[in-house]
Amino acid sequence: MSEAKSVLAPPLPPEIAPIHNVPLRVQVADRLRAAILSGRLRPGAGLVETALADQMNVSRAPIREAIQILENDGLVETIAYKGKRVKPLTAREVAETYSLREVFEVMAARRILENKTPVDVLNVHCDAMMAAAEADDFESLVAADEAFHHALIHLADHDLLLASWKNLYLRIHQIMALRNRDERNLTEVAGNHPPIVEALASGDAERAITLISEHTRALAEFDPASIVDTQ
Amino acid sequence: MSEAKSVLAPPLPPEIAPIHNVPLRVQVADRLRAAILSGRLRPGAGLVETALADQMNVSRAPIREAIQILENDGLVETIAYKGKRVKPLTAREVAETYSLREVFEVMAARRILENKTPVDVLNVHCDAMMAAAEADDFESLVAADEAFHHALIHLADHDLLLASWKNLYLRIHQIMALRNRDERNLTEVAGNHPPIVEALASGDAERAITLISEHTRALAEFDPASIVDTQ
DNA sequence: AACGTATGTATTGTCGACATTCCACAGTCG
DNA sequence: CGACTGTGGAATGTCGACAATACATACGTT
Repeated sequence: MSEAKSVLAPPLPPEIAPIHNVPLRVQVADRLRAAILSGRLRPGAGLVETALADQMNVSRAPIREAIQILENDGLVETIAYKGKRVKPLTAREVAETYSLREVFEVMAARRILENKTPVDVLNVHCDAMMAAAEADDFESLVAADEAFHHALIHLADHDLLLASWKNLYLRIHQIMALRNRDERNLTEVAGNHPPIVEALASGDAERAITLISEHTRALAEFDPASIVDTQ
Repeated sequence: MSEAKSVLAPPLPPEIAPIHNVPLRVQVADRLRAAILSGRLRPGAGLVETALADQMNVSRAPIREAIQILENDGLVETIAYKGKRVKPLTAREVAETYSLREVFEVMAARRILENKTPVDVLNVHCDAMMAAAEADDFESLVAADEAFHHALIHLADHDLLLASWKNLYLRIHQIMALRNRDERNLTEVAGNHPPIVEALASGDAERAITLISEHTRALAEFDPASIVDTQ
């Protein structure tokens, strides 16, 4: 660790990326979050600090803080002196989540149109979705779909909106993992997106907003049966 | 503690109201939040756990959790191993906060109109604002204004929207406390609200939305000078 | 003087132990 | 039988101490 460190020294070291010290609470939170979003920890499941601390081989402090992080994400709720559990999902909450998502995405579209922001980058994700749909790859489709909508919000150039959307999308992730993969036509889902990009690119505000609203509302249809267990 | 406690026993004991045990972290968080929202703790001010623990005569644990609560409120930021401080406010963040508020309130108005929800209760807050304006009572006006908008969102019957709005309004509180009370005409501010109620009551969607947008945008005008100190 | 290295200080990160609270289940008295 | 009371377990709430980290500062070496 010595030579090339002068001012003009970006010869790109191979894989010596900056190393970050990740606090335990973050590692714990990431693991638990992944478990919740994947549906392996279902709504209503209890989270006991001491048990988790033993299982993960850390003390209770980072577990507590991790759970508090998840609480802020809206994924966990605490009942004082009683316990903590994965927040149960009601049909109402699911509906509210999707309706708020619709408002966020419409807001993003409005800003993109007002600023005449180029939307070419969205095509990349459209292509990825089409490819995933043709390959009948559900996971990839979901990933590409999230990437598309993330990019859409990002183009709106509104940090607070982006943060709010990310937080909201956590729950959407969870909902999608929980409901039986109703296997709607993947190609149809993927096909919904290119028109949105077209409308945005052509500056057709009304059409873009209509398409986004319809798209979001279509996704909101769900079967209440999959979200009942309150342990 | 014995006799009248049977089933039909609500003869209203004098002042033996239910007593709640408030965790220290909540007490600490409430105090710190109040200090931040009132502007006594300005953006950029450092929050040192040990110091606060000594001053408030509790251990560091509740202080840590309280600060994490404020972090979730978006009022505090943490830099690992360096320190925690009241989140600095940029002009951009202020603008984004108000623009998101506008979207929230417009969404609420839309839902109120769709559901044909009666909006009479809003008049109470309008009256309170007018009274405060005539008495030149700035504090009361601000309180009544918040009550009005809170009631407006509440009428939308959307828990998630309400929660998001409350979180957003925290920062608005802070912003209002920080900027020099530019002393716009109190009567004018108060007078902005009754037309909104009228438009909602008469079902005039376009007018209601326009009024709300204009109202929010008028409030968003601010002087960037008051939010610069980064410690 | 410039560079690299050690050290000191302030702060957060983590830990294990103890206190407090709630709930359920028995036990007891009428 | 019915209701109040006490006790025990399980969970979170709080505490004080120690570890790890980052930054600044001073120190030595070249």
